[in-house]
Amino acid sequence: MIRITFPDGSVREYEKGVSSYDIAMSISPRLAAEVYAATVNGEVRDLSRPVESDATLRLHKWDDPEAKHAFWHSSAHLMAEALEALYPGMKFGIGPAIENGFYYDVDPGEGKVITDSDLPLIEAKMKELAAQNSKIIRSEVSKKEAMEIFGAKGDEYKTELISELEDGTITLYRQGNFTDLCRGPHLPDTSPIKAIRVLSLAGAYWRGDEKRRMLTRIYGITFPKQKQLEEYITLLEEARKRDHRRIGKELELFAFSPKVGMGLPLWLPKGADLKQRLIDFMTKVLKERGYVMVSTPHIGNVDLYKTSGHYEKYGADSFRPITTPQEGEVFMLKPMNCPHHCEIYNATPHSYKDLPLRMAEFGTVYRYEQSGELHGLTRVRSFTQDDAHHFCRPDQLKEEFKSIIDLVQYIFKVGGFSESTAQISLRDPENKQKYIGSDENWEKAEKAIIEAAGEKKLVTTIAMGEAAFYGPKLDFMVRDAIGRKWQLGTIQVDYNLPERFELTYMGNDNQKHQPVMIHRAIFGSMERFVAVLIENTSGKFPIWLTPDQVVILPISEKFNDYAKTVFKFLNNSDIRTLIDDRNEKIGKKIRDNELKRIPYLLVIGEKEVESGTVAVRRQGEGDKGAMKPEDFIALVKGEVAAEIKV
RNA sequence: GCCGAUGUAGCUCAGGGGUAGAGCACUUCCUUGGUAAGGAAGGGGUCAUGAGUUCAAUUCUCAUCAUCGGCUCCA
Repeated sequence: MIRITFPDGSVREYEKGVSSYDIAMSISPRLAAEVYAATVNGEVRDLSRPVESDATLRLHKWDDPEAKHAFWHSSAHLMAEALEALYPGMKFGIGPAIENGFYYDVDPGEGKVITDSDLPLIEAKMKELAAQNSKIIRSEVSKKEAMEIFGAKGDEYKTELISELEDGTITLYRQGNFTDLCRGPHLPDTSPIKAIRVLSLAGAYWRGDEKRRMLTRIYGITFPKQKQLEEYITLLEEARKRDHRRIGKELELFAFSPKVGMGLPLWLPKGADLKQRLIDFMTKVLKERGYVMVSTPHIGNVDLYKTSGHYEKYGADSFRPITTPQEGEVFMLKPMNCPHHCEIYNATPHSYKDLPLRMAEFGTVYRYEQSGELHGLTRVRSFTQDDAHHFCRPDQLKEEFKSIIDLVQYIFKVGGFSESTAQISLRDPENKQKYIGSDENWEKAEKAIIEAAGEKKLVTTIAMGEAAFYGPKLDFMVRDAIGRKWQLGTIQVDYNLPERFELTYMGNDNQKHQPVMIHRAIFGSMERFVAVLIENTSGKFPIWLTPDQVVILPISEKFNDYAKTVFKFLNNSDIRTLIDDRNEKIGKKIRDNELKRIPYLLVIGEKEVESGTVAVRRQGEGDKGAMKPEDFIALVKGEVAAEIKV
């Protein structure tokens, strides 16, 4: 007998070799039906795997990530089984569970393609196979056996993976006629997979290496219940409605033109107004916090970027150099503001008493992003950073860094980004040639970030190899409507540019010293911030940003959805009166039968301002017909609170 | 840049070898104080661009441009 300890501390005895599934059954059959994986002694395992000794046990129901992971991983295998049945000779790469669902990377073979029209076929086959309730069977094999099995199939992707595994650690999972190399864990059988949707196709490089073959990645998602699938699909559709590209068009905030060029956003009047409000707000906050504003040109001599190291690193992938009538004179469209700011620093002498110097600029930069990477306002080729550089003494570094964390948190709170995540991006220790600067400087910089984040009690993840080439950074990420993560705020510690630009200050010892530089952006870029702001608010911007935004939601359920989609972002001058019963002048001009009364709720930002009834003109002199959105816009009396106190 | 898809009226989209349709929006008129009002009439598209096949192409082929979903990249 063995002793099993449950999360609540209770202990039960079972026969040696009992499976987690049987244990669940012993508690209740209903529990067993809802459990998809188990954590045994801290290791997530198949439910069907025997437990051989005393152990702690947690059973995972659907709401646990471990359960979803096993469920979707098994679903990926199911999809592979369907693919193998439908397209004999198909080769398989990897097929993991992901945050929402799963995918499988496959190679359909030379000259063959999978297209969108195949997706329903795959889905149907998966349903057919799932209904067979095949057992999913785990087996341990030697490296040699594994190589023989997949070698015989000619599956070079699997054999490549196996060749890198250690003998004795290789496991296979089989269901029906399909066997896959896999670590698990999996469901005991395919029967719980009831609701299936094959979502989309994409290309993906084998092992993420753009020099290697591109495989076809097939995405799917599954659920135990059909209703859950329907809810998920609805959620996706709702999210798509919040897409900033869609709302930006509806609200006439920004546009793109092929004639101007891809990735070069055009700010329409209302969008430019919104952007300017953000800049004004940020400028005010920065001045309160001791920043000075500077301004620099959109181009710089190529030597500037050679000094900074950017030219060597990115020169080949940038917009081409600008030449002049002067032989040998070359400029670059500025891809970042830092080198310019360094030269501003160098323009005047500095005393230790003057530091820290906080230098800020809303600087527009140009980067030649790969065409396929462009995405609405979140990834563009021309964007305006709310950039700043702190030049400080080494002893001030940590406090400066912490003060910027405060600023980021303040702005995100005001902007309503409650769900941002923080990531510390460090140098890849295996790949040091990607970075400039001495080990000593890197160690100091990384230590400063980790400590500052720790002292601010920031919850962070650490990403190795994600650092900028000149220094480590702390990034603040926010998700967009469809769950993609975007970096907004970033704080970077840099010992290298001060060295390269020979920045100095006079210390109290009357000797020259080198300052430390902190690069930082809070919004990240105006473009990306506006994009994420739109998606977070569905275009209903916070009051402090849009004191003029007026939304009237007539109190009628049927009308509500419509009204929500037509709210407008308006300037005061644009606010057209309605024919308010308070407005006798206009009222007199209109015949009684041209008026209609509608109950309404006036909403400004998130705040209900007033409700009542309003008479609207349906048609008549100068009117453009019935029920234009503007007809529902009432005049707001007086100023609306211009700022939220946080 | 790579893989796949898409590109038809302001918007959402249908169609299909013989030079185009719907809903919403827009214009005009009529009707109507009941919750995105109803009715009638009307304006608007060289069907992304270029070339090829054909008696004939918006519809087929190819190329280009742009967009979308991913991959790679992201100072």
